[in-house]
Amino acid sequence: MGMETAPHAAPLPQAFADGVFPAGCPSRTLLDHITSKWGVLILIALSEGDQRWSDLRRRAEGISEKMLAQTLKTLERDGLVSRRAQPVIPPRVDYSLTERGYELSALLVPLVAWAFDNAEDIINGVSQSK
Amino acid sequence: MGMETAPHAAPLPQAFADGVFPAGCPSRTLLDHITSKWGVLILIALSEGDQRWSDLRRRAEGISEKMLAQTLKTLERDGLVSRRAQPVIPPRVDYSLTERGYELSALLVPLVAWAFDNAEDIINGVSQSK
DNA sequence: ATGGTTACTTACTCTTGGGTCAGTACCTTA
DNA sequence: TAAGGTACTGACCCAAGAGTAAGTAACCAT
Repeated sequence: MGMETAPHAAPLPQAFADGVFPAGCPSRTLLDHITSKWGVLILIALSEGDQRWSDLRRRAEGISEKMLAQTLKTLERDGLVSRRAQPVIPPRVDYSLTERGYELSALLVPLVAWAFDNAEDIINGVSQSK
Repeated sequence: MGMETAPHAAPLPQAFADGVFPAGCPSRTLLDHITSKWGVLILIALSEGDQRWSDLRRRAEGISEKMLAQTLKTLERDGLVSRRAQPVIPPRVDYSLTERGYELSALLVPLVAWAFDNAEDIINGVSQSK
């Protein structure tokens, strides 16, 4: 079955029309942030609305406090997540997605959904479609 | 501006309707594979059609032979990439996406495109939307 | 005074992703 | 006969991501 060219050709940015992903490209860095082990989960969790620190810990099951702090800082620096601290005791901090963060999460959610739907089959090798 | 609930609510799988991403879940593993540093680039490259080993090396600029081999093996085991070796000298091996691989790449391409479009602004901190 | 709550930070360790480089197989061409 | 081309594998090592655990701040309730 001839598959020399892509059957459902997807619209890649013109920038790498030559098909090469340059090594120094800033998109590499950004991609590393948003596809990081915990970054994905945090972004997905926040796509459902504002969350407190403790909420995020619970949702991204297994994350350590160190990694949560580190991941949130990176995403905040990237302008994808915003932090609102309330001056109360005990402390209360709410995290949410920025406009840009929502834009991104709209693309991330279907990916995670797909992974969830296909994971069992794939990882436990149920069926390999030709 | 009330943002207590998600403004553009996205359709997350029912499975984690409680908003918790379980630690042992196989989707975590699959997600790690497809969002790995080199995994993304290989899948994107293959979304443009069949590629030889040497093509992939060129496209995923900076990848080492070791990592290319390792990444391809993982993706092949996951049933996302298929390998066709031709018994010629010098050797010729063609890699392509499986049905499932194409399904995935259709979700991955917009993500990478978005990263590409926003990387400069974000990484070099041009403008932080509110 | 003591313990509890929440959101962190810091120090230490360890696992693993990843780089480098040399080597292999096999035939062709100069 | 030596060099070249292609697709690898394997050994060795390093750095960065990630886990563990303890500590901090600040106030309130007991």
